[in-house]
Amino acid sequence: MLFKVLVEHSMRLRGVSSRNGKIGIIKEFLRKLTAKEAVIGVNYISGRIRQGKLNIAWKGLAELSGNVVERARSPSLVQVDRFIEQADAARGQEKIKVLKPLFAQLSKEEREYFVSLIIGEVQQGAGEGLVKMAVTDFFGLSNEEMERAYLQKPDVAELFSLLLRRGKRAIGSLGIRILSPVKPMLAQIAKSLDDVYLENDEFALEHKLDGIRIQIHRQGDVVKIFSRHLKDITSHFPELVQNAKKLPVNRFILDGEAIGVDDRRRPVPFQVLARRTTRKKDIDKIRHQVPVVPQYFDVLCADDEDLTGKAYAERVRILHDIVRKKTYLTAQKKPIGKNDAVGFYEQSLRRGNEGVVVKLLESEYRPGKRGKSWFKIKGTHTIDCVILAAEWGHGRRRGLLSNLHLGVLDETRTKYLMVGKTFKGLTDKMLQWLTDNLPRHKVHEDRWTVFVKPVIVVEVAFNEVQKSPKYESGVALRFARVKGIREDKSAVEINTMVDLEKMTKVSLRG
DNA sequence: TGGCTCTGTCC
DNA sequence: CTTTTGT
DNA sequence: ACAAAAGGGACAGAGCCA
Repeated sequence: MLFKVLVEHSMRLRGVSSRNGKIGIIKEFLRKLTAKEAVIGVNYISGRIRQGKLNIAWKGLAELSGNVVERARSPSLVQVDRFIEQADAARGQEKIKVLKPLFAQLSKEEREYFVSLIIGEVQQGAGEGLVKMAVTDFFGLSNEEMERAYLQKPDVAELFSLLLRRGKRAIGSLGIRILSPVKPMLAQIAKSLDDVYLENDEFALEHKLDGIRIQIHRQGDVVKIFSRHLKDITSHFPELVQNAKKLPVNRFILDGEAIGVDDRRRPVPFQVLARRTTRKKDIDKIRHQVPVVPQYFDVLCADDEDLTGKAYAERVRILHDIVRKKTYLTAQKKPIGKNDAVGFYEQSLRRGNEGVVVKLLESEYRPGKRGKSWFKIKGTHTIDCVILAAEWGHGRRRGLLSNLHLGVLDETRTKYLMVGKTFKGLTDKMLQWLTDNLPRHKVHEDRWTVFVKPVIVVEVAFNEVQKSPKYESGVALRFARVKGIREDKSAVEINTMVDLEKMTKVSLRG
């Protein structure tokens, strides 16, 4: 297949809004793929490359896009893949050099598509999710069959290739397997405990810890740890590997959270733990500076038995049999009445955790699903901020002022200090209002940003304050989102750094 | 060597 | 990670 | 219910340059 055929299908996807329409287009595309192109093509139509990330993105590719078009003659998918393969192997500027001859062959549309593919921002209203549905449909599989196959091989491109070569029977025997990562189950957001209480009776609560999701596999002496996005992070956490090897069961898959702890075993801020997320050098040093402890909360597999179909309550019993040590288990409780539940939630927050997760006792483990059996409830703060600037949006927000720079008053109430940005929580209507009204207060602007006099007030929710190395205030709001535009409030009435310090009980500044 | 920019990976 | 929008 | 697309923050590592 020629690269331009792929680009044509992507354009068509962009032009269709219905999901069934998109699936139809993807199926047409799949039909045109040869066995050799299968993995490459399915990755591309999902908006990804099989090599993952190249360490070049929009900045690095920008200079290539500027090049003069010579003679566009669309390369094949396999040829494109070979260029990417070379770029992946190269270092530094060499990566760009390697791609130059490819760019010389590409038309304008193909270049733009290629860039979006490399940086992972193909915007066609279809991603791996829809491609998965299309593949299911293409081979006449039931959803169950696909889900079971996806359990063992959470990679649609690989599955498509397998099905193309060997047919349906190739996935018949697939299922959960130790040392092969499984998409972790996710929790749905709930506003409060009341929401959950209205609908469900039979559940337990767990402390929600602010750490890194870990899935630990053990097969005898071999231990592997996978992240939420199924990256192999085994080498980052040697203490967790050791811990897993000491457990009295030889073969298992455990689900949990790795948390950083201080010398009194209290959780450290996520920011501190983050030092270990991509750390490669001096692991021996960092593991003592920021020690990590596992907090397991589920088991997917024990002694080669797949437990995902068993009830949560039963799985937890099995988990507690494997991990005897209480300090390595996530605090859990079956509340007796609502007051009890609220007490547990507040206790969790007092201990420096994010909140609680509510889990239905009878629920199965549904890999990769954000189902209606796990609900997370996180502690939230709300303040009033002033808008200091707004950046022009992209994609469906093109032409609208979108990303807001937020400020609060300093302790003397004379100066506004920036504490972060947000684009979340804004409805189309609010975006339009901001675009209509903010420019009236413009002080100056550049290509991306309109800076305004601090007059428009917004109510902002956030979960935590972080120490910021880049903002003058020394502080950044974590997960900031707009709750509403406060046309009734003036900029002198907004919150201050002191308010922030009080409500989060974190000492800001130094 | 130290500082800068860019990138990827956690949340 | 959170939120809105659309099917 | 599900998928996609709007983009936020901190960190470490890779490269580059003075």
